[in-house]
Amino acid sequence: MTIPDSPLPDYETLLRASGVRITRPRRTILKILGEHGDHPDALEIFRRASAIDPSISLSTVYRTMRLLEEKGAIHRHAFGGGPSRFEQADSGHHDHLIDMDTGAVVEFRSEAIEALQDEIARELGYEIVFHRLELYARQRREG
Amino acid sequence: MTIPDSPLPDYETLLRASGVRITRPRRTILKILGEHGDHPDALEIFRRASAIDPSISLSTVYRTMRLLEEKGAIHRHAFGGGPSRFEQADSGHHDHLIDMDTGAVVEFRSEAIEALQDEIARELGYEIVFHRLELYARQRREG
DNA sequence: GTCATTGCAAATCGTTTGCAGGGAC
DNA sequence: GTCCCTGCAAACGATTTGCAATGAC
Repeated sequence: MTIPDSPLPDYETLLRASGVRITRPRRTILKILGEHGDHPDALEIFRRASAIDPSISLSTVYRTMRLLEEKGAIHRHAFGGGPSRFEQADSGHHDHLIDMDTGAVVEFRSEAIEALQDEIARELGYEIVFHRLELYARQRREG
Repeated sequence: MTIPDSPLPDYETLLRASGVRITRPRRTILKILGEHGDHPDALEIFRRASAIDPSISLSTVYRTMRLLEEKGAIHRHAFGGGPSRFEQADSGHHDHLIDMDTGAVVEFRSEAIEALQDEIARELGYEIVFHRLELYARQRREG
């Protein structure tokens, strides 16, 4: 009995199935998105991609991020009004706590908050399509 | 016994007290921010200001918004990654539901959600400085 | 009178796009 | 072979900035 190497969705196959050509730059970017647990912006992805394939261009990174977003493979964030930062969509829905001192991003999920949001929207006569919850916070000083 | 004309904070006096000169453009912008219950962006504020004082410049609008934000007189939002939209800070904290079809913004506040957020942050070892909760929603079709 | 503030134009930042060549299928 | 994708450079929208003139105090 063999244990599958990776439980992650195979985006390459998924994308190909939806008519997207898997090119070298796209494969490189997908690899980068799969490897890191952080939330890089386009420039950072470009830097990491350049290390693997120096011929890649920043426009292709932007184009690919847009494509992947449309295909639902990634999510786009704009923490603190800064440049867009991306993360693979496969990890299920969660919200973000942003460490204001380090810029680190902590993911969390609260069923209670999710439920309350739905309730609030319903009371206002709306149905939530998606939401964005960001906690900007500082590490607690024990003392 | 007289009822005060306006319960709103007098930003002009407040700003003056913190060393800010009250110029014509600034007075105009403050007036606009006080009048409307919506969330205009810089260009819209510029348009409204131009109607009052045609000599005002867009740069001054941007500079003033930055100043007012630093002084805590306004809050800045970036709904859906679009241009910054502003609102006077005096109305107390609330969150936003954005109507995805009309762009309308509905304000709401949930003590329960606020409390849960604090709890989550505390469990993660953080203390919230501020947060951002945006519900992107569509009006419920009854049927 | 002093110095912050302004309008203007040019610069900047993140991002998108037109184009001609190149590569996936 | 077809047509999508690419890199490049130029265009873009939102916002910021350098500068000399102006206006608040």
